[in-house]
Amino acid sequence: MMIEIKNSIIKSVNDVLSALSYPEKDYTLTPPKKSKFGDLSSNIALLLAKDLKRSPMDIAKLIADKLKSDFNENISNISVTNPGFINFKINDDYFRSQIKLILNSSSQYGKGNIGNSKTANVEFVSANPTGPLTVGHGRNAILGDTVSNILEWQGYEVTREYYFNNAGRQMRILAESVEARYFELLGEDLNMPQDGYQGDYIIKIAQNILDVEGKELEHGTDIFKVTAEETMFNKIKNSLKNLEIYFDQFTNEKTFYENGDIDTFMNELRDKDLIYEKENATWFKASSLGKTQDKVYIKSSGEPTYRVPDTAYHRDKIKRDYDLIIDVFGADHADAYPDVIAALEALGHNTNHIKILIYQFVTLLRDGQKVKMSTRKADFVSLDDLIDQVGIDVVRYFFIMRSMNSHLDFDLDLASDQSDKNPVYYLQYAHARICNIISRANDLEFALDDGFDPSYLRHDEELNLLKYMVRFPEFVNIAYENLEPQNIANYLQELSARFHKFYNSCRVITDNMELSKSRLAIVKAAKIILANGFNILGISAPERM
RNA sequence: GCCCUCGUAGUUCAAUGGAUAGAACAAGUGCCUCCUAAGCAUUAGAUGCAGGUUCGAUUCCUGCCGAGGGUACCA
Repeated sequence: MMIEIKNSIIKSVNDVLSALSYPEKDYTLTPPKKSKFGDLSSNIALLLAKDLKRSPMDIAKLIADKLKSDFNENISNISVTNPGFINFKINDDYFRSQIKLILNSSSQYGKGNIGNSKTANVEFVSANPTGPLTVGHGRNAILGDTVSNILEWQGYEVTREYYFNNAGRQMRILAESVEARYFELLGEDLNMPQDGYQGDYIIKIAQNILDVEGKELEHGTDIFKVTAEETMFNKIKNSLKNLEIYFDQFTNEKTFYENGDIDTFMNELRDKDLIYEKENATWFKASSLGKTQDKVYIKSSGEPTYRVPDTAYHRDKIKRDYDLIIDVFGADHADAYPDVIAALEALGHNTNHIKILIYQFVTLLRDGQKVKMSTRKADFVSLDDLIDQVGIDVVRYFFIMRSMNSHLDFDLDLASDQSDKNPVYYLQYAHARICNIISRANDLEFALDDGFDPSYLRHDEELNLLKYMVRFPEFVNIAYENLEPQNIANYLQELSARFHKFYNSCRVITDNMELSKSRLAIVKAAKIILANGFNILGISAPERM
């Protein structure tokens, strides 16, 4: 692995530094952007220049000379370039030797072991079942699922969890909206609650209740709420299924009222003098924990705010003893979680293993105008419609190729137009091309079984492809450390570009049997990496397009 | 007002504090007797403004301008 060479160079550099009595620095050793600077490059001399009061170039040359006297067998050249970088060129044979490793590791290539025998909980989507999932929820769903995949690639056992509020105001209004439609269907005047849900799907639920239960239902019966929740949840689960997202656990806030966790939690905060009454409401004294303002915990209406069950829920997750707890929230929740964390810490819980991922909103454009999405006003674009229009791979890739921090624009009018040009096809096409080559080779009875000689791979484009292939584990790890899926999307984009270039200048199936076998090996290895990357991103690896 | 995120090419987005800021779409020009042209090659085009830290800033800090989100009883 690349990491071994890196470590051996770092050790050599450190030996030289101590031999010269140079101070320790937190220097880098990374692949430079331009291949002419070699395969690994260090800034150590630049960092030492000030302390040593010498020019970085002089220092770099001195260190490079010392390093050359103790040559690592995998290093073919060490050079110094302005303004003072030390560049290492790795033997091509080293890269060539990696093909066999990739072929042998196959679907395991790129996996890490950081999460071995560890557990993680990823909470995402968590939309209340008051309406269909929207395009906005799509970003959350795909981000959460992909982050889960990334953790699984590091060995974590991941629980994908969906948390929803079914005891609060929103669900009450949903039930009232359905009830209003039910009695409207029976000929009464429409009596929508204030802030009622306007969507047509409410009427369908009411009609369904009418068909099943008849017209004798009384005002205020539970059936409206129960049926509405169940209907919406089935719809949501179906939308998620369309994206191939499956949850291990659904948790609702009612649980924590019923099992007494919320009472316990409130009492403990009260004991710590963090709860007080004011203006008919019950307050959490967040200000005494360093927050800017206190928060309402129980409204004057008697209903708790979402913070209360949310905090009890997070406490429950902590008690379930995960090594890592991740929440995926939209930017509108950015202000809420610090209070939850503060309350948990006040109760003596360690929260260092809780990571909150905040993603920015998707701005939808229709006819060049921004569309303000509102489930309540039924002004939204459903995730299902989008998937129908462009397909799962395009939707997943679209949301993953951008950083969660970017406020991205999504032009609905261009969505299907752009779907033909979506970059995901560029990646998948590389995979399909390889599959085609392999099937051609099989027809011609090329066999890899009797081995191949990697030294035939001498073309610039072969090495260019190969050198990037071996960096796959590195990028999988970067994506894990940042919890940023787009690192992998970017990698696959560049890998595909290098493959397509290779494809254009190197024929795999030729008259030269030995060369062909070697090239067949490298494209099979490339196919493995593409497929593994697609696997993490949750997109398909088509054999033909 | 205050807090969070963002501002990069005509457009949508990339870029662990590094070397000549990358793609895609849109625009221009080439390449299919040859494993799929959903491709390759090639031209043009960008870091909001003003300071600061640093050998080096798209990246870190301050101010301003602009966008999105939040802001004590929606979640």
